[in-house]
Amino acid sequence: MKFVTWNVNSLNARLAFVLEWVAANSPEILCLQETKLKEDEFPVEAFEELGYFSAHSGQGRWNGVAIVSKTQPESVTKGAITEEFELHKEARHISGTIGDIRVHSVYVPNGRSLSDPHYLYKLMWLKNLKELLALESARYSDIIVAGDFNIAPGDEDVWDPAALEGSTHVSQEERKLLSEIMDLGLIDIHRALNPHKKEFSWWDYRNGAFHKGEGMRIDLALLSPNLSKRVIRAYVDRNARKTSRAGKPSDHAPLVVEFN
DNA sequence: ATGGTAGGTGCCCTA
Repeated sequence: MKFVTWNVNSLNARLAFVLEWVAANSPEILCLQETKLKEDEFPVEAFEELGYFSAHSGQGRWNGVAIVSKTQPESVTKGAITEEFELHKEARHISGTIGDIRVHSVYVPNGRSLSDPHYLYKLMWLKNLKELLALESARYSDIIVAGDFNIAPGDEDVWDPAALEGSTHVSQEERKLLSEIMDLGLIDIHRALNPHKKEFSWWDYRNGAFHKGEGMRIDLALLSPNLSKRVIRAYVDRNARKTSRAGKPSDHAPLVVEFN
């Protein structure tokens, strides 16, 4: 089975592009981020025609996360278990159970810059995610937490660490919070299977970054140990970062995880 | 050279 996570940067603008990719690749589970659609605007029928169920948390304009799956996601929750969690305030988190797997689709705040209040919000959001996942880890044994983390876990996950010094996505605090989340027993499966590979998942639209190879690996799939043992391959489909006859690409490419 | 491009909203904000 194939699991995919993809920040599509507006599902409205990207629908034909995404549907073409899904029809060609036929993933069992697809986590989406940045749908930029209101809750009830998700194109349920378009995915139904390809044989998929959908669960969406959206607010319009910005954010918006979804789980698309060949079997119906059960026990869907959006944002938070209790109101103490900040995750409910924006449409950046959705979870659902598919078969025996608890799936979380997350869109971590960007942070903008280290001096921006949005960076503190990012750190707080990650702490809340950690608390939520600690509870989830006690309830479920097979867990996937996937999405746009807006964090490059290590220096090998960016094209030029020197150029990014002092900016968001690579700061010590956010990397520490990510590693604390992984300490709950979640494995960065792409890195685990490809220990020395420079394979990015995002390239800025500007300045020809994609063609110059100036990207980052910020889209991650974190898997619980038993699940990760079943994975045979994890890779980024960088072809999906190129313009196709179905339209223009997102600035992110899909991360694919293949199970036996 | 603190730029550039893309998307949504509506004449700027976010990434």
